[in-house]
Amino acid sequence: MPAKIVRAQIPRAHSIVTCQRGEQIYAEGDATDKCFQVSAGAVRVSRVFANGGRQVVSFHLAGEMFGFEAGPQHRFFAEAIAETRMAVFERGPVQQHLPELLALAVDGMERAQEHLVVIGRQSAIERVALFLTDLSNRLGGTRQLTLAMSRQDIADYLALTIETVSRAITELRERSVIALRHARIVYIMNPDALRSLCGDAASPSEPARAG
Amino acid sequence: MPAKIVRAQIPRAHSIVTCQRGEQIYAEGDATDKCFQVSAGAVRVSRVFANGGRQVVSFHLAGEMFGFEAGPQHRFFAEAIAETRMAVFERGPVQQHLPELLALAVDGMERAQEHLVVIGRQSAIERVALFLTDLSNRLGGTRQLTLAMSRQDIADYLALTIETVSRAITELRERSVIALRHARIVYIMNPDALRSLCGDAASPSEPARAG
DNA sequence: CGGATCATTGATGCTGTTCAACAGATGTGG
DNA sequence: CCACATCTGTTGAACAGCATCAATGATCCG
Repeated sequence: MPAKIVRAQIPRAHSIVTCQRGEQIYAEGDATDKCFQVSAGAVRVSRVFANGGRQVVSFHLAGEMFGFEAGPQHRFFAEAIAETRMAVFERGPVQQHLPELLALAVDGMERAQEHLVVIGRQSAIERVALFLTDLSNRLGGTRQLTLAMSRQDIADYLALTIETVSRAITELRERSVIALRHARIVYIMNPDALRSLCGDAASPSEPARAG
Repeated sequence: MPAKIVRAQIPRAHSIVTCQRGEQIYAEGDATDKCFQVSAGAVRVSRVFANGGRQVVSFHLAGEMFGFEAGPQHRFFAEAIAETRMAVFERGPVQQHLPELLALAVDGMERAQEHLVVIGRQSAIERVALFLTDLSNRLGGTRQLTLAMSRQDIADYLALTIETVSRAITELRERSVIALRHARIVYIMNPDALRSLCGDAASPSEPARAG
């Protein structure tokens, strides 16, 4: 998974907003008139199905942009999964910054394609190992991760069930690859072992990006 | 799945090339100095793993563009799966057409995200039904589909095995939803039934786009 | 402390994979 | 034109991994 998520500096942030944990940022069908940059907290972008199921398409952490879509209406939901502060960019002014928009779209495409490969071809434990590795990279390479998201969020992101995620984490713990100070605080004891558990799909083209 | 695949007319096609069935168009690691528009035939974009596994990210039919990627090197393989004629666009000149590139990137992102949802949340028969529906739409809504791709290609696209794809097709046939004149020639006998088999993930936000 | 939410663990079953054999189509040479 | 080889697709049986159902444990917050 690419650690890079576009952090382009688009000028003219119109405002800064703060969302509480669980608060909706936009809904499916809402106008795509803004995009956002997280300054603190974390955001979940997902689709919800009639039967209650959910597919999380992406998480966005501090520094990362999201909310850019092609059509006039959003095709996904975005919610804060922790108390989150964001810069808001109005679409009108932003459209004069085509190169930045292009970078955003391309990054979104690449991440979706990598995620596709993971969900299509990796086992449960590989997905979880990859998830933790990616998160560690995006947090700047820390070995201690504080998960902003619940097990249910992780499950919906990795296309698994909450129980399977839990069992995978337990197995990583039993193998001493990670340790849990808390259900939401993961310490990566053996980064090499974790990486080797990620399997083939971990960006074979990329030379083990340092994070 | 969105039927729309960008067919933007970018001027200055530098050349027209023809590829034989099975011929490689670009490889992982190749320079991303061109992009392509299929004029006849079909193209498969995929990633190949060390263990021989493969994930097909997209197919591209007549009129559709592909090959646009962010970095300097391709992250996937592109191959012709039938005799294919394509217009080639050099990257340099094309970069003056930012709006068109943006449309390409956004379309790629959306398709990858929709594909993600399908692979993450749909059963085998739902995936196959959706695949056939999407293909029919992209071919202009024909009820008779000539599949350019093999069962293996379909399996790698839908993240299933060839056997499971075969069984799903057999079941659709036994339910009289489709008929096979030939393994590669599918006739959609009951489009409504086929659509209803696609399940939730079939673009809930889109009002059943006609194709 | 007590209730609610979140996470872990266990037992069982289903879906899709794997391994294996067969069938149909395509192509080649005698 | 038919025998033979090859490639592609279908079908069957057994298995594995993950989901499901159910219960227990941990954490948070009043």
